Amino acid sequence: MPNNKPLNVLINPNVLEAEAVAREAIFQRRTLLVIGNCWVNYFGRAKSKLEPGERILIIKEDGSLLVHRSVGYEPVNWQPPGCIFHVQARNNILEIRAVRQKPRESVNVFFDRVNIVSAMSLVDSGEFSLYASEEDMHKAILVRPSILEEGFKPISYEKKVEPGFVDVYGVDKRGRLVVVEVKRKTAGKEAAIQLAKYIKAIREKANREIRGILAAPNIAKDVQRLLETLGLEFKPLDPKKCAEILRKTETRKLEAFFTEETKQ
Amino acid sequence: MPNNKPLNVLINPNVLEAEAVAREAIFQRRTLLVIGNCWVNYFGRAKSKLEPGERILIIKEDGSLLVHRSVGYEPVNWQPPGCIFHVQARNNILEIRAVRQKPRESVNVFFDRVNIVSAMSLVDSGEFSLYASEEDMHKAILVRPSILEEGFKPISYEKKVEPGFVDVYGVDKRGRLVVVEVKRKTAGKEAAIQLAKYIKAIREKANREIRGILAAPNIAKDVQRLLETLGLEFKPLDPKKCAEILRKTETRKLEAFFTEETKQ
DNA sequence: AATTAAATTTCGCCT
DNA sequence: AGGCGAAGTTTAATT
Repeated sequence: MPNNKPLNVLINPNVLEAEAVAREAIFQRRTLLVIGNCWVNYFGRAKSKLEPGERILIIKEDGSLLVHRSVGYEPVNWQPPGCIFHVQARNNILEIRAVRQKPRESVNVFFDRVNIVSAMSLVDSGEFSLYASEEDMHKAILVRPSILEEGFKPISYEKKVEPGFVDVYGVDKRGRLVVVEVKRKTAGKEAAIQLAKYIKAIREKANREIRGILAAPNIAKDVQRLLETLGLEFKPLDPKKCAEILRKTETRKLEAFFTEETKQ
Repeated sequence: MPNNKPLNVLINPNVLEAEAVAREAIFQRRTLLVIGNCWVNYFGRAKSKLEPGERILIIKEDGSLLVHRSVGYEPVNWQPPGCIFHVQARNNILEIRAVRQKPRESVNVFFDRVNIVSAMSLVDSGEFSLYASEEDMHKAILVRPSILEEGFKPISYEKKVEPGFVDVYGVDKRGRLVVVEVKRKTAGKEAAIQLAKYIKAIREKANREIRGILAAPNIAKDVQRLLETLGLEFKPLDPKKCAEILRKTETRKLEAFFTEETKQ
């Protein structure tokens, strides 16, 4: 790896050799991978016992632990981030103990044979974005405006308005301007405040009646009152339903909405 | 691994070498491990994008896929069991695509550098038991008989009775013999039939009233009727509660139950 | 097959 | 730090 610390891998090491690599990984807060024959005990919120078999053990830099079998999405045993580890080779068995406080619990893994052991420094600054969902919600409103409100007609989306971009912008059945702020998750007070800013900015330019609608799956406690104070409205909008609408919409129809006329 | 198929591991392979191992693993339904620099796209119920970084990819024998970063309990991207995979090396990039139907979704992983690739056959038949083993449930009944029934007094456990061993054996508050069959999971008809056999065997020797109780977290459908037909009873017994009881019981008290007098 | 409920849920956000 | 709610939740059990 492009890193000052080299990738350390041993194939079919003996228990003492594996112990050395495991200690190194944990002490230097690197990622540890162990594949071999093991059994596992867990005590804590619950209690479990896993009889011997070949599995994959991963201990991450943040002190989380995973034991994966050859099938299943979920780990058979695990420990959330923040554990303290103890590594020891005794009687030709490699013991790895992960202890967590609050709640007090521990996972103990015992290897009697190791096929692969590796200590590595994973360099990973890549951003993860679950981006499409909120965008899908915008699109869904454009494709079927009635999910926002009967008689709503979208004019543009992601319209530049001084503080930033308005999610969706249109007119209601009585001809009033409507500014829509969309949130993929529970809308907090920031969402309400941001919407208020847009409304304020637009009011200063166009001197006509403007409604502000916060569309989100739901709103945080007390935000309903804040919305009323700011003269804004809340519309429940389910991201799943939006995705459903998009799935049923042909690509052609979608593209029609995203021409220069609409997007500006 | 103690297996006809050898463990195949390559360290710092080029993309074509890695592709060969990946193909082999997936085609032979073995477990695939790839560690290297990659980026990931997901389309389906939602959409996501993961920018380049070093991660651990695991594809299991059941067609599940995991992409793990250096931190966090949860995989950053994944696919549940039952996927169809496509492996391809193009432009010096290793592409691994996992497609699932119902819901239609896909995860695409692209490696431009591979540090470790391995195809392996994890031999794992070890049983996993959560909360309490069946033996723990026996013990819990001995330690606190009231969880079975008020006034129950255990006499012995794992008593030899001709067809095999009775789990727990005692008398109820009215002095009747009680035979208890314990199951850790949902009790099927076999459990009821086995209990009936013990009862029958004991009735032939001791000519007194005998009750048979099937203790399990729950019973399979239609087994309730079978129990009534056989003149047996069902007692819901939660393994979690049993584990709780044992946790609160000091070892000394437990040992008192497991002397020669009790066990025979 | 669709629905419901639990999970050693984990994770993030708000109080 | 504690509590509440969401998740590409998954998984098991039930209708």
